[in-house]
Amino acid sequence: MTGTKLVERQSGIALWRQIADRMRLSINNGEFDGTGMMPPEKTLAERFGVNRHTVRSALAALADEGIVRPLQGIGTRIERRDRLSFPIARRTRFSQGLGGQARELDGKLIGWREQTAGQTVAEGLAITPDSRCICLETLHSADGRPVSRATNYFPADRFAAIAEEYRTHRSITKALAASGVADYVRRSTEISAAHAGGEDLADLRLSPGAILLVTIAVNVDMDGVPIQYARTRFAADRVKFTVDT
Amino acid sequence: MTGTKLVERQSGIALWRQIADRMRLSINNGEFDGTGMMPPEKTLAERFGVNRHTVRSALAALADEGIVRPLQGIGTRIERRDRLSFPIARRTRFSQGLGGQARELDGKLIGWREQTAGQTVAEGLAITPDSRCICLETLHSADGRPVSRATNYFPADRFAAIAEEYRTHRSITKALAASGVADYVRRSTEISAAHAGGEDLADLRLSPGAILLVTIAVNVDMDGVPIQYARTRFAADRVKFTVDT
DNA sequence: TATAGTTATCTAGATTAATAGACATTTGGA
DNA sequence: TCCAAATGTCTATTAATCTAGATAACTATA
Repeated sequence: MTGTKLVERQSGIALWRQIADRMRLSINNGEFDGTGMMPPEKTLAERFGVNRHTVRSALAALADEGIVRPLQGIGTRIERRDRLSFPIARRTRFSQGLGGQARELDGKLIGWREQTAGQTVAEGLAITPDSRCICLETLHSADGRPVSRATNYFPADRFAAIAEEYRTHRSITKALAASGVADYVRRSTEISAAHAGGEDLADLRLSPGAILLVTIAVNVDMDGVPIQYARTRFAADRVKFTVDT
Repeated sequence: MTGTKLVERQSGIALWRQIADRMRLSINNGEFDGTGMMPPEKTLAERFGVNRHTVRSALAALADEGIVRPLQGIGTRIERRDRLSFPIARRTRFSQGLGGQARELDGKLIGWREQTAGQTVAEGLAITPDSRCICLETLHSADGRPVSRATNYFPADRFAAIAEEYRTHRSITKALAASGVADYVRRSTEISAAHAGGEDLADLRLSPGAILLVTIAVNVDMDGVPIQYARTRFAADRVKFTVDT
């Protein structure tokens, strides 16, 4: 908080990107809430110790993300500041626990395939590595804005029709219910972070260099049998996790 | 996993840094475990679709972090691949739950001050915003390698000597015990991610652009009274969190 | 010892990022 | 209406990044 070095030169990260990332965080933390406007470009340039053009590049990136909107003659308005809060608990579900935070939640099936489980997934699902499983690639949005992208694995013998169910119901919970799983609980959740890349970048509409929060979760049915292994990538500037113990 | 776009040009992130970040992740995921060596520079350059010099810049950055060591005539050896796993639970403590993962753990007091709580901290500690509290800046290392940096707040009336106790015991748990708190539990943990900057960058010996996992935690004594509000920044490439529910 | 494979170093040029300054355009208010 | 303050656009220059190619130095092995 004190003596904050604002930008690092020759770091391999362009100044405009460092500044854009910092400003996005500031906005999400509500630091400019008084007026709903960004400080003038000239002020920002002085504050970050860079040229005004560099600040403009950063603001252009944020405008591209729809976070700010420049208004000639007036200033730069903040359009959106939000970070959804996801509770992580025994009964974690994507579409719940967001009470009032978003008006609409949606899950979209962007691909699926049947394959052998492989070492890692097999351990999570407590099956043999050569067992067949169904793999669903899903994309989740809040109020039309992509929030996370997940790769879900289900045992093929038990959930042969899971892809079709998900496409219909647009929710894992409902798709599982339609497949005969009335209820389930979260057994374990592992959380890490990484830079976004590849398809995640495009699908989540992130700018390169953005951060992902990655969860690896195992859900079990009420008999304790694993039914779902999921690797979910959240856009870190749009979410936070809360763990109540 | 399929059709992975490897590097993004004109993204504001230098190619060598994107490649360094990807290779660090690969190393930590144990992808080159067979030989303990990186693939030759020529191979990496082809794989990433860049010039060999660009790959060399990335490898130089990793060598600087002590992750790889170039050996002329032989190749580039992987020196270290580790990501500590921190369990997050009701009884979360930094210095425990790492059984066998590191030989030595250490907490260092890098600064402290007395101040008024302020809005956010006051809410966590359930006190009034103008109450006095002690603020400790601490740095935590595993096997001599910095892992996290924390800002800890304690109510001043109850823990006047906490700074001195921490300096002596180098552990929050022991410092609290010396201040009359025999036991305590974690009430809530909030997890988010951000780019590292400022003092965190230097103290955690990170290269700019690195990711932090940020936890905001509240600990309470056995009567349920909040005793500690902590904001901890973990070097994301060195840790992961596990939440068992 | 000879050779193949690897990292180390050097030069040169092209592309991208950042700085500097001037001026145009738009808006709101005195 | 006029002015101050803000964003928009343009040119020019410097610094950082990336590519390209050649060659040296080192290591292990046949």
